[in-house]
Amino acid sequence: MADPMYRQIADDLRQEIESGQIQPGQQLQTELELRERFNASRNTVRDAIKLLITLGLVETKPGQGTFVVEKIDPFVTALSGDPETGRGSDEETRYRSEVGKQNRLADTSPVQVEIQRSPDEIARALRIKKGAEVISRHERRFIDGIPWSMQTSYYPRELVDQGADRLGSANNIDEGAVQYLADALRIYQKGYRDRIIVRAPNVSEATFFKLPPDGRIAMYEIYRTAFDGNKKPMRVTVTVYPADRNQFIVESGEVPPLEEQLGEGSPEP
Amino acid sequence: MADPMYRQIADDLRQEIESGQIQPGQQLQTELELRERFNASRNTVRDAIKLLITLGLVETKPGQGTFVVEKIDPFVTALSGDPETGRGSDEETRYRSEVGKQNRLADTSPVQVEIQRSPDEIARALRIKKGAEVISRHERRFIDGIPWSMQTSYYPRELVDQGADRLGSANNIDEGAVQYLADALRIYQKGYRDRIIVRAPNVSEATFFKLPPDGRIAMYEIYRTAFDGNKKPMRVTVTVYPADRNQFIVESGEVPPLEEQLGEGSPEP
DNA sequence: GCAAATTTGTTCGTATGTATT
DNA sequence: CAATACATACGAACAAATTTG
Repeated sequence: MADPMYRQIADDLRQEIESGQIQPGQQLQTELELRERFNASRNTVRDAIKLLITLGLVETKPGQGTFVVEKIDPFVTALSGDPETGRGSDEETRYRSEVGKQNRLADTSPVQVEIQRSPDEIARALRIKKGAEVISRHERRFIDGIPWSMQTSYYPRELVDQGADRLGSANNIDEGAVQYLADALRIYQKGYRDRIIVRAPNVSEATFFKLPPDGRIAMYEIYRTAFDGNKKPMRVTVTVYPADRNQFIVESGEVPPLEEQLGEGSPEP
Repeated sequence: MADPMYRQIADDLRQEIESGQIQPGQQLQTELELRERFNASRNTVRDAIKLLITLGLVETKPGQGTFVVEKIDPFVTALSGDPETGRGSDEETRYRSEVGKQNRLADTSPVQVEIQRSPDEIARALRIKKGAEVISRHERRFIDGIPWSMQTSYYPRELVDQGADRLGSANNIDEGAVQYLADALRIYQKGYRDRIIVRAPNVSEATFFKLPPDGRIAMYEIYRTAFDGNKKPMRVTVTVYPADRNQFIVESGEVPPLEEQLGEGSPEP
C-alpha cells in the first residue's frame, strides 16, 4: 500500500528492462498502451517514465516512442600521469574502452586567454590573495567530433611579469605549459593533486555538451593543483566532463597495460 | 518564444538562486504564490520546481515549503595510497574538508562472505574463466553514523585452497587482507588500477543510502584491481559512494599536505 | 510533396491524500 | 483540531515531431 502508483509502474518496467525482457534499443509500449495495462491515467504513466528517464534507463523520442537506452562506449581518461612532465594534465591519455580502438581523434578549440581577478577557490588553491590577478587559459575539447571537456587553467599573474610572456598570449604553447615554465622560469612541476567532484551542469555546460535540459546528466569537475619543487602551487586547472560518456582511471605502483574493459552495473553481494 | 513556460520559470528561479538573491537554506515562495507571480497553473509551477530539484538546487519539504539546498560538508577519500600496503584500498584516508576536523568517526558492518560464481566483469578483471568461483567479502561503512559506502572485494577461490583460509571466513582480517596474503601465501600487492564510473543507483543502493526515490542522486562506482609482483590480478574491489556527499583526491609526485579546501561551482571563463 | 495517423510534450483544471505547524 | 503546503492522481485539450499512406 505504501508506494504511489507511478513508482509501482516504474518498478515493474524497470524489472522488465533490467531482466532483459526488453532489450536495449527496443521500444517500450506506448503511453496509451501502458495506460490501459496499468489502469492509470496517461499523466501517471508519464510520471513513471520520467522516473526511468532520470535513472538513465530509457529515453523518449517525440513522435516515435520510448526506448531502452543503449550503453555508449565511454571515453576513458587517465589521471595518474607522470607528475613531472604534466602529461595527464593538458594531454591526458585517452583510451577507448574497446580493444584495438585506443586512439580516437582529438580536437581542440583555440585557447581563450584572459586576465581576471581570481575566483575565491582559485586564490585559495594557488595560495594567493583573494581577488589577485590570474591568467586564465580556457579551451574546449572534442573527441571524434563529440564535445568532450571544457578546461580552464589558472596561473598567478606574476609569472608573466617574471618573464613567461607566452602564458598571457592567446597562442597554443606547443611544447606544453609545463615545459615552457621550466625553460622560461626554471619552475619545475614536481607533483599535483586532483580533486574529483560530481555535480549538476550549469547553463553554459549544458549548452556546450548538448545535455538534455532536465539536468539528469551530472558533470565531473576535476581540480588539478600542480606544485613546483618547493611545493608551492604553480597552476590550477579545472576540467569538466559530462558523466554520461566519461570514465577515469588512476594507477598506482606496478600495473599491467590496460587491455580489457570492466563492465558496468554493480554486482550485488 | 521557444522555451516552454515551466522552463522559463525554472530559469528565473535558478538565476535568483545562483545570484544569491535567495540564500541557501532560505525558503522559496510557495507554489500558490509562484502560480500568481508567473500567471501559470500550479502544475506548471511544480514542473519548474521538479527541474530545480533534479538540478540539485532546491528541496521540498511537505507541509513546509521549498528551500534552497545548503551545501553539505563532503567526505573526501584519497585514491592514491601506498600501492604496496594497500592503504587507500580497505582503509582509504578520510579527510574532513574543514580544517581542524580531519577525523570523523568511521564504523563498519560485519563482513558478509560468500562463495559465488563470478560475475562476468569480475572474471574479466581477475583474468579467470567466466563463472569460476570467487570469494566475495562485502561490507557497509558509515561515517559519523551516515551511510557512506558499500564495498565488495572479490578474490579467486583458489587462494583459499592454497592456504588463505581466513579469506573465506566471515571474520575481519585485522591486519588487512593485503598483509594477510603476504604472510600466508607470499603474494605481494605491487600496484593497483582504479576505474571511476558515475551512474544511477540501483534499488539496494537507494535503500541503504536513503537516497530520494527519484534517482536524481548519482553513485560513484570505483573498481579497484590489485596486482601482485607478476602483474597478475589478485583482487577486485568494487566500492560505491553516493555522489552528493563524496569527493575524491588523487595525488601524484611531491605535494604539500592537504590543508585547505577547494570550493564548488565551476568558474566560468 | 502532402495529409493523416501516431506518439510524445506542454498546460490547464480539479480533487484528494499526507506531512508539518 | 485546523490551517498550510507539498504529493499524487485523474481528465482534457492542444502542440510538436515523426512515420506512414
